[in-house]
Amino acid sequence: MNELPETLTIGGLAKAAGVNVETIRFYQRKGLMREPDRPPGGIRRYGEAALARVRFIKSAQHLGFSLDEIADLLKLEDGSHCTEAREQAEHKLADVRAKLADLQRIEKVLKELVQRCCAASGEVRCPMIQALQEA
Amino acid sequence: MNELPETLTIGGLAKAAGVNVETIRFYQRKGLMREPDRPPGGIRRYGEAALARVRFIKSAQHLGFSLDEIADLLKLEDGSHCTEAREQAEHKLADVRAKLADLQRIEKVLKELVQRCCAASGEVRCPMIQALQEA
DNA sequence: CTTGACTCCGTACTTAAGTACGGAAGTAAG
DNA sequence: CTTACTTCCGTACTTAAGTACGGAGTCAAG
Repeated sequence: MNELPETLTIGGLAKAAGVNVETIRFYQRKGLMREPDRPPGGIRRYGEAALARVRFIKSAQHLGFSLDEIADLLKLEDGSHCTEAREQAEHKLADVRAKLADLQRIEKVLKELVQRCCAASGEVRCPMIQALQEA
Repeated sequence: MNELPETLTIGGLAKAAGVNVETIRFYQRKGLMREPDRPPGGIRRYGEAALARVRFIKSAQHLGFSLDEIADLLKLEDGSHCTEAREQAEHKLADVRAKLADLQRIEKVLKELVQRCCAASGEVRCPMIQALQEA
């Protein structure tokens, strides 16, 4: 089944994923990625799976998950305890919904501030700064 | 005009603002707040203005501004650079909207995963990671 | 007028998420 | 084979936003 080329060096992997080589090594140290075995006296090779993992880490991070949280997500990977996995996923879903609510509130405040700012040109004090002081 | 009691000690200010004393001192070192002159051989007193400033910093932080960005905002305090302040807010608003879109996407994915996980008990692999990688 | 809490001040430690450095060893091109 | 990259590995540095510590000085109560 697993038709894995394992063709990339760490540098190639880093370039493909758009990160620094040191970042890959950092993730390995953190346990977020395995280091493939190295052919004795040779250099490690990485395949699609490793690339997918870096990309996964980066996109989850972009969504505001910390590396520790991402490590939790990745622990679900084996699928051996589906109930546990589902519970973790539900927990993350709650996190995401809380973050969504926060962001929606922030969006509303910022939108109103920008509008008020636009309307108030000419006044002595910037309403944005004033509003933030009351917020 | 400025009827300022200047009654709080740094500890009182910190308590009123809900932050640590060290945080106030840290903001002072960062140039985000002035240190009031101290009556020779005495201790400093803080008034409403200082409290308002700490609150401003904290709420701007909650809106996703970094302390450096907040320092920039505070430089605009006189209101003569309202346009600049508005532009900063607009930029943040764009940031927030991008994050919102991302989070909505992942909320959908996670919700579906939880449902699928419920339905898939017995399967070897948890569909979680793979689906997130495609997200 | 002493005790305990608080202030002042500098320095140093913390966490997260990397980045940079330096030497040794592997590898690819000419 | 030599030269020029890379990899590998450990250690150390960086930034943001604080927190903690320790020794003075100060202030209010008993």
